[in-house]
Amino acid sequence: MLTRIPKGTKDILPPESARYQAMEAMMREKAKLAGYQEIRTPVFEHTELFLRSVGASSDVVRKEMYTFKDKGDRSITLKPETTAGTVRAFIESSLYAQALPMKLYYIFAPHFRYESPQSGRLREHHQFGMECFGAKEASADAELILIAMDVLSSVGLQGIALRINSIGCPKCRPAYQEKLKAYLNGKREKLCKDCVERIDINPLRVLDCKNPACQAELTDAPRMIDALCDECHDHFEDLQSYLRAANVEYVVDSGIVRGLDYYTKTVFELTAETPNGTMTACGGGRYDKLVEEIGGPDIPAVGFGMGMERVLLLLDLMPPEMHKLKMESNAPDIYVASLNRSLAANAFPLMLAFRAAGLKADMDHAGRSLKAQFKYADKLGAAYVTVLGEDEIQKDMITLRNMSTREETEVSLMEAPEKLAAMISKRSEEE
RNA sequence: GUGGGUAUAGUUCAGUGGUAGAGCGCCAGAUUGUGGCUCUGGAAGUCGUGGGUUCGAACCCCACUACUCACCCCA
Repeated sequence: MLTRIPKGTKDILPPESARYQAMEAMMREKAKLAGYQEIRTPVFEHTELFLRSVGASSDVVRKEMYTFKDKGDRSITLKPETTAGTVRAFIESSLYAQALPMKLYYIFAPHFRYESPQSGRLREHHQFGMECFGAKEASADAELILIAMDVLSSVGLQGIALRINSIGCPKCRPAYQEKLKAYLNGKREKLCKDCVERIDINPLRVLDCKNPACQAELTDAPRMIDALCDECHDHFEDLQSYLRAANVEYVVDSGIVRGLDYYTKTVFELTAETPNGTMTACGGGRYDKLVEEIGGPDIPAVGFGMGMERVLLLLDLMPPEMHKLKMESNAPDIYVASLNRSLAANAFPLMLAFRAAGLKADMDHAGRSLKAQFKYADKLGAAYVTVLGEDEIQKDMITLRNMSTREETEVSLMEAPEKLAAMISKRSEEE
């Protein structure tokens, strides 16, 4: 157990960590272009927050939360999603008193759900997400959808499908729910036992049951989009006209209802087909009543969450030439080898001088032979190697060996960092 | 919670009852001031755990555990 990672968690090791860095840099850039600013909220919140926002009837709250009592006897929960915490911060810090809409994003936010792990499903995963407060117009919904799609295509994913739906608002949904309940109760015998349970807890969830037998029974079920009030109907029409204006393909899927209870009006998912079936990379929607529900003013909002592990998992299913993430190289510009151990004392300040000139520099820390130092430098992908020996010290000159061309350039010890910096920058210009 | 699969070196895996193996990786040498290629050598394994069958078990049987995949749900 001592050296075993907890179930459903993952270490992000190099070079994988570099992929995250590249993806995060791209996400931040996309967010910035659209005027979103970063928010960072705690890893845990009061349990009550999730009960009120995510909803006591949701699967997430009912069976997946990491909840515990702290030493002060407070019920604490590791966040299973980040919208709730963002809304809490928005209210608590009175961000609504500032210019609205306020656009916020979070990145590499850890999320915890106690479920049995499998491909693309972890107990701790990380999300990139965006939330827009104080924008009631459907253009905000469309903006978020387009950013999410842009992010996915910018890592190199293709074949991402956008599915949208509207699940109405407190004005029109209750009547629809009753109608749906009545319809479902008529089919009680024919539905799976999970669905029968859902009829009373949350009848909407029956609609996205994956059981083919259930789906077959639901073909003529009443649809929310046919029961929307005027306001919700217009909003949904507006969303679609914005999407059309942006030339985005989408399908209206009345089966999308989302597992979190706070959604109103727009809900959407971005999915990809994989050998293991359809996988959701991103999901989101509008939550116009949540801010008020939690104790803030009546402010509409819309947002999405994107699973970062999932995005990379989907990317790995694409051929390597499709990948677009640009990863920074860790390879040293220069490796300072020394002929013997006593010269390490000279190699050390030389290495520091290279670093001071802004170059990635390294040296031997393992007391290895010169040959082994070269081997190691080669493995690291060092662009240049210099060997420090008695001769070099005496003459105050060192030789910079280009590891790919084997070309050697003699420079004075003093000028070496400056000269090498010039050679490296010339080289990167040529690329 | 339900059902499948897997478990042998750091890693990927071979090994169907008789001395625990290979590729890759790692370390060293061949070249006592020079890497990639090649060759040679080396380190590294309670064969997941416990029990059973057998003269003998990595291998057959049982149980357990872990991992993994799928269902459910989701990112």
